[in-house]
Amino acid sequence: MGPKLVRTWAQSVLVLVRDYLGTQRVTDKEPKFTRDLPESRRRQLIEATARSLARHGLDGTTVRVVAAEAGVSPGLVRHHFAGMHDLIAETYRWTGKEVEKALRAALTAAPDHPEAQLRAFVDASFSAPLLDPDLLGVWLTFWSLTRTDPEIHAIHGKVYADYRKRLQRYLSGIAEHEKLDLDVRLAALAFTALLDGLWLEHCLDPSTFTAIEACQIAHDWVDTFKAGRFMARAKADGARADGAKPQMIAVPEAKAG
Amino acid sequence: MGPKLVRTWAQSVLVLVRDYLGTQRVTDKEPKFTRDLPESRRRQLIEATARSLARHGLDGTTVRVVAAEAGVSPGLVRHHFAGMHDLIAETYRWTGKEVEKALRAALTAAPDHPEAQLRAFVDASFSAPLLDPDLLGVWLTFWSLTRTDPEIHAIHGKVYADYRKRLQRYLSGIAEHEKLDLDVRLAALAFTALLDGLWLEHCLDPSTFTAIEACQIAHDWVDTFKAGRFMARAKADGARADGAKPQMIAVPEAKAG
DNA sequence: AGTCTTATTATACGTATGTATAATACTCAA
DNA sequence: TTGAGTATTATACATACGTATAATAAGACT
Repeated sequence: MGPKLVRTWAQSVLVLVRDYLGTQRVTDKEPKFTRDLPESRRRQLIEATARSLARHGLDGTTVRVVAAEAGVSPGLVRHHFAGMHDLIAETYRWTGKEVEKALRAALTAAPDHPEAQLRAFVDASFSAPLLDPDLLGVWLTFWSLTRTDPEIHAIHGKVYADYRKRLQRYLSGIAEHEKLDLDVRLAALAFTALLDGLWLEHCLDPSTFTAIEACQIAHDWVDTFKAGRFMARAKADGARADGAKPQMIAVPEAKAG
Repeated sequence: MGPKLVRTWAQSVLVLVRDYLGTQRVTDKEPKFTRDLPESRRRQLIEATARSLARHGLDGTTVRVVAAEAGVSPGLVRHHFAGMHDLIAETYRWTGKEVEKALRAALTAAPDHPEAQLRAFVDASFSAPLLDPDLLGVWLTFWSLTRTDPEIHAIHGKVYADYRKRLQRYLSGIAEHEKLDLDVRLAALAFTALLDGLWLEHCLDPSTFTAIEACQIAHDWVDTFKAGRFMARAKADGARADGAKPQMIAVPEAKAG
């Protein structure tokens, strides 16, 4: 009780000093902080979280780091979000929408034709702002969380379903125009994997190959698809009934080296 | 001083009790723990770390969790490794070697012929033990660390260089046999990306497509490569000098839908 | 059986985390 | 200008982390 009184007294002194300084500040018209609408502040915190995930990874992204990145006090995070986990999930949703937005911008600039749209999609995938190691950093943490967190897993499912659906729409448009008879779903899976793989590996280590080479490879795949060469052999084989084991080739000659 | 004496006395009692229980145990011939060679214990801890990374992610993988997973006390981790960071790095090296080992096993069973080896490589990539969501979980944490940790980045560079080099060897073997004149390096990049993308996306969400479909797609790519259709158009165009912008197609007709 | 080495455990310490609560002060409306 | 509402800060707290140190005991060798 004694110590508490002393502390209260000390606190009172501090309050007086602070009030004095505050008065000084008022004359300077310099508020200690500025208010903001919840919606705006939430977006700022989400963007700060994305930057932190890119730079410091998931375990380096703490309440205090995010708050510092956003230039606010740590307590504000809990005021606008249910918790750290909620913030991460919201950042996933936001990042997904940002990517979607960047793609839409690139696609509206291209002619409204399936192949042109697909080509524009490829070019956009391998240039800024999509070809960004920081974006990969954010995406990697989400992929990690997908494996354990049901909520993140659900978000992932939706984001990727939309992604593949769009590619499949373009591919079926091309297939229709070129009068191709092939499994468009399988083609979309293959092309998605190719794009993702190129994007992933370039962002992981940009010194391995250039963005232009990635574009060349992707466009070449589209060429092959247009030429009706995708899964041509599988079609020639007809409906193969063996679903258990993958095909094994007949060895033309033993010992090559 | 008083409290300390008391505590010392209490500790003495505990020691007596422990000794008594220990004596009891001795009669039962049941040691409190078993010793092990450092090399063996290190491997146990590394494997425990891999399991933890797969199940709980990087931030869920702590000294205490790993120790519990390995069935030892937390202190033992620091006795065998310089620290948590060291343990993670060693786990990366070990995992890389395990993958290498699994691939070698699959390849030695296949005929010693470039195409057969490549086909076996594909099949092995999309079946156990390589097609494992847990393995992806481990790999994702390493990819995340690659972006910030120089040591992990170096390990990554070596692992991936070996990986691509092996694929390129097979591809150039096939190219030589089929008398193809193409950019083998670019082909290896494309095929690596396709395999990685398929592997990544299947492990992230196995419900999207089956391992057999992944195999079909990959084998189809090899078919296309064998037929000399890889980058055929780029070759037909000759040496294109424009390196700045990716190619943009000529639109056959405006408005498709 | 006794002794030595060291693998292993036990315990403690400082720090950083997420969350909770109270105090503060900015902004708008009256 | 004053008052109310609440965005924002400040502070506190329990917990979990990585690491350091000392104590313990298992196993091998004489």
